[in-house]
Amino acid sequence: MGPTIKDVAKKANVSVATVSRVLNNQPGYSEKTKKKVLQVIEEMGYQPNAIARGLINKRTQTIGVLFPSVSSMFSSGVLHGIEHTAHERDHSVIVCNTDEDGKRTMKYLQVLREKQVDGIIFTSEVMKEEYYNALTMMNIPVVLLATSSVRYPFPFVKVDDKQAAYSATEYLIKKGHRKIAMISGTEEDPIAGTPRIEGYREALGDYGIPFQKNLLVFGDFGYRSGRIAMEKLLQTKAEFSAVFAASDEMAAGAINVAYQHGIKVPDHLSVIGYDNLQIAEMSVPPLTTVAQPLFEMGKLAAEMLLTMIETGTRVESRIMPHTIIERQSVAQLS
Amino acid sequence: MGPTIKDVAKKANVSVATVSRVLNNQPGYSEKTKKKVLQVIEEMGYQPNAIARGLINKRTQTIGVLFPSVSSMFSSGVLHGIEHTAHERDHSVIVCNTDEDGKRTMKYLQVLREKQVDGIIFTSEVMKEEYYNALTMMNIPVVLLATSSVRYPFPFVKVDDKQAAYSATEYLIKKGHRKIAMISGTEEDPIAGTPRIEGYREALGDYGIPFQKNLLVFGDFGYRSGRIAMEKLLQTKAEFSAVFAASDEMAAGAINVAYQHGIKVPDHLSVIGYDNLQIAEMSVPPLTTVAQPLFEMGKLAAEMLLTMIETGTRVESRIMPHTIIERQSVAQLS
DNA sequence: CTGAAAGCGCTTACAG
DNA sequence: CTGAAAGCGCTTACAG
Repeated sequence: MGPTIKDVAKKANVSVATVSRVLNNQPGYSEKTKKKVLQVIEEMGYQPNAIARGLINKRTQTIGVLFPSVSSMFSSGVLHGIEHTAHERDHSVIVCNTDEDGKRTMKYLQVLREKQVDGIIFTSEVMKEEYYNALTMMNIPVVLLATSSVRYPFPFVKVDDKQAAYSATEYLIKKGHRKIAMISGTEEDPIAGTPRIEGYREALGDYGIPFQKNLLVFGDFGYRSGRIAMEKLLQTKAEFSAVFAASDEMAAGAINVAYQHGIKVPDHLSVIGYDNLQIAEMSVPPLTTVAQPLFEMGKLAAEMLLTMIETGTRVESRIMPHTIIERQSVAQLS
Repeated sequence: MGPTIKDVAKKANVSVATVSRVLNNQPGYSEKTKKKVLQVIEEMGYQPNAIARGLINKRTQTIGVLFPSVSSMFSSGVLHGIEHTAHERDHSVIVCNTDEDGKRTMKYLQVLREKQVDGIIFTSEVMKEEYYNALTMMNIPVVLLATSSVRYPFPFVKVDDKQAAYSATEYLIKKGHRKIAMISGTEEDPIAGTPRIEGYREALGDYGIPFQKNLLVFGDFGYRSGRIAMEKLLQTKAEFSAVFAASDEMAAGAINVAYQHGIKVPDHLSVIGYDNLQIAEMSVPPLTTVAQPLFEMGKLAAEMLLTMIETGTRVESRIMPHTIIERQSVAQLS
């Protein structure tokens, strides 16, 4: 490999301690030796070995991030934010794709522990006891992103899912819709499932619209499931002028199926999504949706984590604001 | 932190050497001591410290991946593949977002060097001399992904861009189109720019269709630029029944603009894309496109890299097959 | 089959 | 202002 601190010490006629000091901007050397040392570092193209450094400092300057699926557009968005602030604050990020698989997740937790990461961001999935135990064993800061947990006291950053779903539904109502279907995500999901359904039902209730069981249909947040859910909705022959999909991908699936059935969006049917992924803008018609600020959420989660790492303090959870992005998939009903 | 090898050695009444041996499945101990050691490890919840291990083994079991933009759908796809095989073969991946910025890229190269990664995958961008120098200084395996370089001898994995563009254009021609516009990516891009234009022109030529300068328009591969390019095409008043976009995102932009102008795809205008991102399927209408096998490309690049790392040998570059995915955005002209 | 010791490349008291 | 030495948690000849 390249030259070590020893090599530069020798060449500069100083001790490794001195080289280390100038490297780390610590006091304890003359301007002259500093210059000399810097010069031979330059000459030899010396780069410190972060591994050796990590061993002694007990800090690796790297964090681990767990995603259910790195390749989802949702993950991309938050990863971008995380990477952004991690880099800004001199940390690297190791990505882990759990595939929503318990064993795989545990394996990653073990790897991250062995690799001595300084902290972990756990995204989108529900925190299981098994994970919690492994995480606390590691004794490093953890922040939850786009998920939360009442039982396990990790700080989190997320949107208020119920409130956001309420907003989406209310938006539709204020546009004059009263027959509003919902394509929900996974029914049992305590983060992105149940709360969004609650928000939907509560908005309906607040505006005196009776909840209709056959207008609520389930998917798994993915595109395909959105298609299937829409087909189901169509088959019930129930009337509805609008649908609220609990993810943009499912909204895209719904729009696609509508298109194939000759149902025009928004003329015959209004659709509002959830997330504001890149596809929302690219959709035909452009999709109105309730936006989660993914990039900012990633940034904030990383900031919180790094603050915990650097100060050793605990940090407050944060609810991020959601906003309705109006595009062209929702019609005003007269 | 947790217990060290010393702690388990003490508790098991053996030397650290012995513990190390059973940990690494090396010979040199009785079945009995092995059992004992394993038991103590279990009891204490001992996990080896990969950093200490890395320092001595000169292997960190981690690779670095550079992306112009981690959050692009293109990057997501390949990252997924990379992560998949890296994990399978016991390596972690550090992601780096270069923002297509030279300084930032150099900074990352330095970080990856300091962190002693075992190898690097460099994606999508053109290899500059500066990068090449830094990379060779590191003296570790490198593979190029979705890019290549004649001047710098790194193995690469990519699609044959010219041929793929030829196929897309030919597909349109065989569908009866003769007035075919192209929305190209960045004109000067030697990887995804020029070659795709050449493929387009060559196909035109081979089928006796004259190239029309005003039917070739430029974007930067992104969605917005696809919109602008489409507007430009429309303004020229030139006739065309089909457009070949050099990226799915630009194709999505084109379709969206067409929609806004009341031009129906594929009835009035056929569109073929390039990449086969997730949006291609979700598009309305679903987008016919020439597919790059992103996940497989990521997998293969990682496999090649790990092979180089593990065997110390050089590996052959690979051209991946492209395929036309027929969906519903191209009409057959009678 | 087993252990003592050196060493990986650093940082940090400690002593001068 | 500067250096010798110990130590971070491992692995690996070497010797027995």
